Amino acid sequence: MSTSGRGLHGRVLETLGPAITAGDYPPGSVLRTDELAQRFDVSRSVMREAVRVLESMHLVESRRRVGVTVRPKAEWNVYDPQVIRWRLAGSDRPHQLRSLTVLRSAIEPVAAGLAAKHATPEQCAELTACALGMVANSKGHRLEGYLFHDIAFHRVILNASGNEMFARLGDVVAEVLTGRTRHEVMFEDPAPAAVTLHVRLAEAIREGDATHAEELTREIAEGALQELDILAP
Amino acid sequence: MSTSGRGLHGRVLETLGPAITAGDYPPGSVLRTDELAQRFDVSRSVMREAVRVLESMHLVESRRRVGVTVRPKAEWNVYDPQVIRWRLAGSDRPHQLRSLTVLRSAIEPVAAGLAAKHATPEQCAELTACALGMVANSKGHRLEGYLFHDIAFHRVILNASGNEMFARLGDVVAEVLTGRTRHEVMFEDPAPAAVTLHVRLAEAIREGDATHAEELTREIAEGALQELDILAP
DNA sequence: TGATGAATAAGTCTGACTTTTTCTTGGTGT
DNA sequence: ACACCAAGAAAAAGTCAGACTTATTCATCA
Repeated sequence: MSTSGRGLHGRVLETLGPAITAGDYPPGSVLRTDELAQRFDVSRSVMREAVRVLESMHLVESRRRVGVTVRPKAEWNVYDPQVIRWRLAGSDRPHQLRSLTVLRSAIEPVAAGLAAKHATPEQCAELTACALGMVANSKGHRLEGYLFHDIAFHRVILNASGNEMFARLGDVVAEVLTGRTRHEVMFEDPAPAAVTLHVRLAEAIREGDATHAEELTREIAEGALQELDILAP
Repeated sequence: MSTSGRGLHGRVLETLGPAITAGDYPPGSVLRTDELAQRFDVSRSVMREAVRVLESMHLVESRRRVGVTVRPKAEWNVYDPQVIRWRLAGSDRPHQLRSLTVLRSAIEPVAAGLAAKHATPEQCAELTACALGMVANSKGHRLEGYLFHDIAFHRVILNASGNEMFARLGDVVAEVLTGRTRHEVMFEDPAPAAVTLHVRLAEAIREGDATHAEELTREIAEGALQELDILAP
């Protein structure tokens, strides 16, 4: 579950964060700490802590005698998992999903190529198990089971790449896949072609074939992008 | 300069953040807010705000009756620009620089391909101007001038990609390029081949040739990676 | 073994005070 | 009458200290 909700300041963030990322307060809007503290019925110290967190995400800027001003979207720390969750929960979810999928299409092929070189036998085994799980859940509306193995599959590859920047995108990929399955229109079983590609990708990595792994991942990413175009052209 | 230093809590972060990211406190280490407040000679409220920021970066976790525990590196928000700066300033700078360069090698080719499709005439003009500036500063130890145009060049491409996730990596690229020029061994003029590639890349984007732009960027990235291998094989 | 209670450190609240920045006001000079 | 600058007032964040609350852990005892 989300890291928030722990402590009063976390509960404030749970409503203030989504409100800001949703654009309820246009850039340049000025909030006052005291007023916010009253509105959320918390002490100033708690509200100050919440503001500090928002500030560290570059969502707002706190200046003396002025107040807490909302920063333009272009300055937000959009890689912050918390910010990503807030935005995915908001109204520009489709736009956000597209941005993230494009990001995936850039990262994952390279990560898969590296994984083919660096994956340990254990990681290869887990990858094959995940692919097997995807196959087993690919028919008969077993979307939850499919999703579970799909997430695990991509996470193993990102971790096996040996690059910590790639590895930390595992959560993002999980959010994207979950969002696609649960919130978007996805009543049908996954495309058989996608399932096959995952199986073949697991093979390629196990065999250490980097260029093939990269190519297969590009095809998977291409499919994900086309899926978005079908939903919102 | 950095966004920190504003306020007492910022000054605390300026020394506590680098200390944690440098690994001075191994994962699982327990800090106590009161003790830290004493050590930094600030009030508890200020220290609490600092801890909240560290917590939002997933560097630490604060739990009742236990204290503030340092999280394992694998959980840090490594995309937070502040965390990136702290780590680049620390001792694992080479490792960090390599991770980020690999990230660049994945992102920038795709970004360049998108830029070829979406760049506005103004962006194309600026890109050409940047390439020109690079050429003009490519000989005679004018490294600062070269760096300036190099950063601007890559930033324009990332912005022109039209993807906000890519666009926000402009600062990261700037840090990497700055680090390479200033802190690594780089007394010589840039490789002529690299300069030529940038000029051709600007042309390709202006002409809307996505696949060519992507290919040229891959070559540039390849050069950057080889440069790292030469420095630390 | 499992429940009870004490110890502990974070969490919360309040109120007073300080500091920085901005706006206003008033005076000066042309 | 107008531009301009300096002094002061006002506003909001920033800081601090102290008292109190609460959840969690650990030790003790039935």
